[in-house]
Amino acid sequence: MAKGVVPHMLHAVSHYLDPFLDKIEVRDKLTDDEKAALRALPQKLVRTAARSRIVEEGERPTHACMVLEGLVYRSKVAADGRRQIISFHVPGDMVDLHTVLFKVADHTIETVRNAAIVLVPHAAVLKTAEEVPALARAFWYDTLLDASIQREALLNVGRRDARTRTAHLFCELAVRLKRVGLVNGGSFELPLTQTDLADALGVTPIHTNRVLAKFREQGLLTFSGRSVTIPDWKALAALGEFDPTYLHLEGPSDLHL
Amino acid sequence: MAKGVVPHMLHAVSHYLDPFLDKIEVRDKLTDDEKAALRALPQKLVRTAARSRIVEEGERPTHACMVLEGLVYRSKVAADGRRQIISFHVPGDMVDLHTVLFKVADHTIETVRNAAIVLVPHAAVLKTAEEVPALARAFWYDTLLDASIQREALLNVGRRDARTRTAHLFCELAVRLKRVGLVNGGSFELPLTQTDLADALGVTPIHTNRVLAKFREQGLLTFSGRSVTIPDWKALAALGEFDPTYLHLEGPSDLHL
DNA sequence: CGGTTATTTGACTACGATCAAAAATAGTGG
DNA sequence: CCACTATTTTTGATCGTAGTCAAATAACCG
Repeated sequence: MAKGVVPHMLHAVSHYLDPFLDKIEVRDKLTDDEKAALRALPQKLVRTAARSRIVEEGERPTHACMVLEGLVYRSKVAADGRRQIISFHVPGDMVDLHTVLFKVADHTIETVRNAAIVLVPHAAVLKTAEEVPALARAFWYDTLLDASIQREALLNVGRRDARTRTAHLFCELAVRLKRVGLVNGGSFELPLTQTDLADALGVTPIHTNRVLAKFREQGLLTFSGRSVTIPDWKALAALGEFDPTYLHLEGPSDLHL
Repeated sequence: MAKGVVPHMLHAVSHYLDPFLDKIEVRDKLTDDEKAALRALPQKLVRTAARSRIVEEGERPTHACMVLEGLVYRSKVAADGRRQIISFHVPGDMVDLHTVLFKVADHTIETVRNAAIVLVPHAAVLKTAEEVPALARAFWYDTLLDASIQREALLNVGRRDARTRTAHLFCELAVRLKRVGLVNGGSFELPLTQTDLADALGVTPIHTNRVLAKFREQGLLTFSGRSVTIPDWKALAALGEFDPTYLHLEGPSDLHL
């Protein structure tokens, strides 16, 4: 550490994992020792360009990672090259905790645009999980939540029509972004292309375009640049059959943005 | 325990969780103490009728559970009543470890026909996870594997056509059933209706029927009663784009049944 | 400003859905 | 064990959501 760095700064840079901590503490208060153990994890901040591959299917990663800034998604690819986006990840999400226990990554993780990712060595995660049960539980919880979100996505793609699916996805993203303070009065930045959305929804980009055009026409969504606005939350949530139970939000969850 | 029960019998009935233990030990050897801790969990065996609901969406279960015998599935239901089966579970699977950390169940768990389910109180699972890190890791691993299987299901439903999806599902079930000794020379019992399959595949039962009829005609699958045979594993796996990486099998995995 | 990427529109196609009903199978009770 | 009932499977005909192919327009970026 360079001489002359003030304690305040030092404090700030060594707590990259605080967004994850905040997420934990919504449901489970941690003791000071437990918090200290999380913060003591060796961690490395990586700033990425847009469309950077953090983890690639088939790889054997050595680090777990958290999203600090930006939007990230997991995806898998079918034999003919068609991509399915499994889930999106917002700041505070431990986007790769899976490879801590799996030797080989079963999916790819990429950033949508430039992002900040915190890397923690697998060995350190495992050691801390062994030594601090509350953190083991926190890691476990985060991956269970991922699984729940994936189940809802499967219901969405398997059993809802394109309009409903699309509305549902926007509702989910809005709620999750709001939780981390990235929604202002019903608006949020969403740097996804229509092809990204299509790949998450299991439809073609052409069809996605038509669905979105209709939404705009009907005042269900408004776009300007990379920013999306939901003018009428209740209408969109109703159309998307959006029930946030699967997000296992605890504490006061004011849904209407 | 009734007087006169011989030690051998006593031994047998108190180890309902051994199928889970076997699953763990394929990848992670446990010490005798760790095994003892798992076996020491308070456990209750429940025998169910066909189509019994073990956990219902919205409920607050008090016990975790493992499949000991039979076939079990998770499902969610869309607003119009259409059901999506998320995943199937075979003996040795900890089918409900989710509600240990989630207060409210986000999906329903049902048996296909009569089954044997082992129940373990949430509190005991949590306590053991805290005290025995190797078991915490084993529980975590099992839910991570669930998540991986769900990701593949999402790719399947979102990005593969009905024939490919169907072939893939049969391949997965064959591999998972084989792991627990329920496949004999390419044949296994599969008491699912075509409606069940359709709900897992995100298609209608009518279409499932047509796909299966074609498979039979082409010699890709053979049915007799509730038993299915895969006469040509390589052909079915190729059609289903089946790559078992996502099952994170370790040790010798002889795929061709 | 020029090249690339993303969005939009149009025409046509097809996979799988829907509606309807018959045939087969499995369960159930007498 | 057989008749009766319910469920499941099968078949046929028609429909529609979303896919495909193609190309123009618009937005973005260096």
